[in-house]
Amino acid sequence: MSFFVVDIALPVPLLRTFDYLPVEGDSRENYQPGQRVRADFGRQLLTGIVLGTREHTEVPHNKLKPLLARLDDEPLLTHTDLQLARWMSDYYHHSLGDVLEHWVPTLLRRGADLSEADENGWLRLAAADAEPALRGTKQLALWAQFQRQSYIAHRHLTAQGFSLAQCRKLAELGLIKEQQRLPVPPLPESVRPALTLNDEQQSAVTKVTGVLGQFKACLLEGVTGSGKTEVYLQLIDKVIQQGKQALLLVPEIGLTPQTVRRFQERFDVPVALLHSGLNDRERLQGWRQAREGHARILIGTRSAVFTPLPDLGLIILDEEHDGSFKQQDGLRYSARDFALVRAHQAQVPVLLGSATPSLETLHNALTGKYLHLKLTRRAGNARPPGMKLHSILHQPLVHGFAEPVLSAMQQHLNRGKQVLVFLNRRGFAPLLACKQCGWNAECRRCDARMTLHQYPPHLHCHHCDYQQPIPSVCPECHSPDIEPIGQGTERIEEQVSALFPDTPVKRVDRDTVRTKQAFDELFDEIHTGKPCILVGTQMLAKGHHFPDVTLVVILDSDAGLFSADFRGMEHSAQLIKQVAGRAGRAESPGDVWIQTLYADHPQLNLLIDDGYHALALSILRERMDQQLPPYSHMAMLRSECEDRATAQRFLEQARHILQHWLKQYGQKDAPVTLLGPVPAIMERRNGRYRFQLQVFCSERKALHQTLDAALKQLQTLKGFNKVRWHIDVDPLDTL
DNA sequence: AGCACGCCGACT
DNA sequence: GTCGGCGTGCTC
Repeated sequence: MSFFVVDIALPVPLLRTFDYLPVEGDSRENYQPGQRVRADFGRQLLTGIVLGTREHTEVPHNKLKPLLARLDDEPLLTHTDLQLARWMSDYYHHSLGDVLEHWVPTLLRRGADLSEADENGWLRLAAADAEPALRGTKQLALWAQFQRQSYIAHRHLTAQGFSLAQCRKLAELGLIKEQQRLPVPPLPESVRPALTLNDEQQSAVTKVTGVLGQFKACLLEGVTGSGKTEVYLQLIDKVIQQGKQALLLVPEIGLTPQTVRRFQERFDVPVALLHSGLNDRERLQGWRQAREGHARILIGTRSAVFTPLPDLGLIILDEEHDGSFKQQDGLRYSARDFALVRAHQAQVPVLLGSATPSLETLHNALTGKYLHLKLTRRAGNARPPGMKLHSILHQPLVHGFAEPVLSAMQQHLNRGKQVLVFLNRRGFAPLLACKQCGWNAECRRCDARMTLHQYPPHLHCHHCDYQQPIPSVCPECHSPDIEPIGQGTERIEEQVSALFPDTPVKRVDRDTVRTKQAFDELFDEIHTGKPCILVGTQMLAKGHHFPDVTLVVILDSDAGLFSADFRGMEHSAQLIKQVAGRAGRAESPGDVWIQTLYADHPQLNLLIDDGYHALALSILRERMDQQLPPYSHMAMLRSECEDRATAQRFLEQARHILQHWLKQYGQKDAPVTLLGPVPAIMERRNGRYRFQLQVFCSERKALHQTLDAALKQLQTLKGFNKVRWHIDVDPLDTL
């Protein structure tokens, strides 16, 4: 037998792969790229993915170990999966083995068999119209179930009160037999008809339909309420009719039961879901349903973008501007950007939808790189909500509200409507301060103030989760004169309750709706339409519509106007638009009042008067002047360490390495510029000092070459074992 | 990332 | 004399 080694990727943060000898007795034909193998690695046992076999290896033969086992006969991952994983590994400068972890559900990573997604059930053997001589009424009822369905999962039967004994009885008579099978999502009882499209929607559907079967990126820029979802539904319908699968990616909190129901009730095909609420087994089931083609539609959050789909025909990414599409730790990938790569690979269109597209996407649409589809009208030709800025400069405030705002709230309540108060700050007050000496409660681990919470009473740092009791006197000067400054949702809830004693007030933030159930119950209550005041954080801003809300009050939009982050204004505008879009229904659009100290702020006025698109163009001009993304590409090196000097020194070394490399190999036509190292805006967090070094370049290729070279050297640096660091390609925030 | 090896300080 | 601190190096 001829000598060969198996090249495998292992889930370790090393930027290389490893050669192993085959399992004893295996021939070269036994190994195919994409199989899982068990490997003895150092002193640990790991599951790796086969990349290929070779006759030669650089590794000294005495170092080679044999693989312990092959876990798959047939490859788990396709050539395409491996290609895409390679792209991701290169692009994000992350180990291929770690990247591949994202392709394989947890259970399979631990070496489980695909069949662990199967569930016990019963398969009908006799003809559906057979009339067996059954005595028990229960047995007859059970048979009636099988007359309607040829396969039923055992847990469905027990849920309906049938027993194992009854099933066995039918099996004895040869009517059914026990069978394990991958559960397939149930079909709807009836299918809802499509809605009639207006000309803009129709044009969007027609244009995307026209590019099915080829790669094309499309931006669907549609104002809130313009019917983006109906466009998605009709496109998915076309894709299904062509025998293809559709992938719908939604933000983390966008996967509401209402959304899912809307998709499930529309199609006569199985729909699979993949989101964070599932356990490992359910994830494996969804993954297999998609991979084996049983599910024709897959709806999921960020990580669903990796799911193998053999008949992929279209990718839709809803709310494409949403930050939750970017992973913020480990492999810092963007599901949106990867969706484009995937669509290109599969030669299918990708549709990015948003009322407030990110400037990167908008730029691509404006330059003609993406197909730009617009929905400018709300359904039923309803007017958009009327937005107005209300200056609170030198104005008396009642519990944080301007008088005219309060009377507007009263008017809407009098009309039997609901009011939404938006404040992106949890807790009772963002600050607890001493009136005598000026002390205020700071987190001992972060450069941040502790937020005062009253329910239950404690001080809480939102950056590191540190909690402590509320002092009764000032720890500095022992004065009892300490008081909360500013307002959070808890306090607003309390004050609004006092101002409107006859109206129920509901607070919606992470502290009140901890579970999904609590969330659903609250929303059911709100949807009864009874007058009430909703006080909430951005949890209120996403996904849900509140048809009976006719007034939205935005209390603290100012925070985002002067952010240190270059995307601060963009994100602020997106949030304001999202919150505003919650209000009203077609026939009765809402009012949106924005309280601000900066009623003259030019960009805020641009947003209010001319809309998001106009503001976006203005911000894009600034970005061009400053050569910021999307006019340049960016990567960020971050370091953190308990010792401030060490964290800083690490990035200074990194800068030296980069500069040295650039001097030697840098290209004049694609200059790479470095900014930093500088301390992060919140310099100390969770007890660690944080620094960052930004790397810019107009050419993606040059940027990646530079990072690659630097990374290799950075890994060999000594004396930084306590420093945690990473590279973030296309970082979302620079704070 | 793990995990072990190895070389210096405070204990029975 | 050893237990254990964590800095360094290696993993096919």
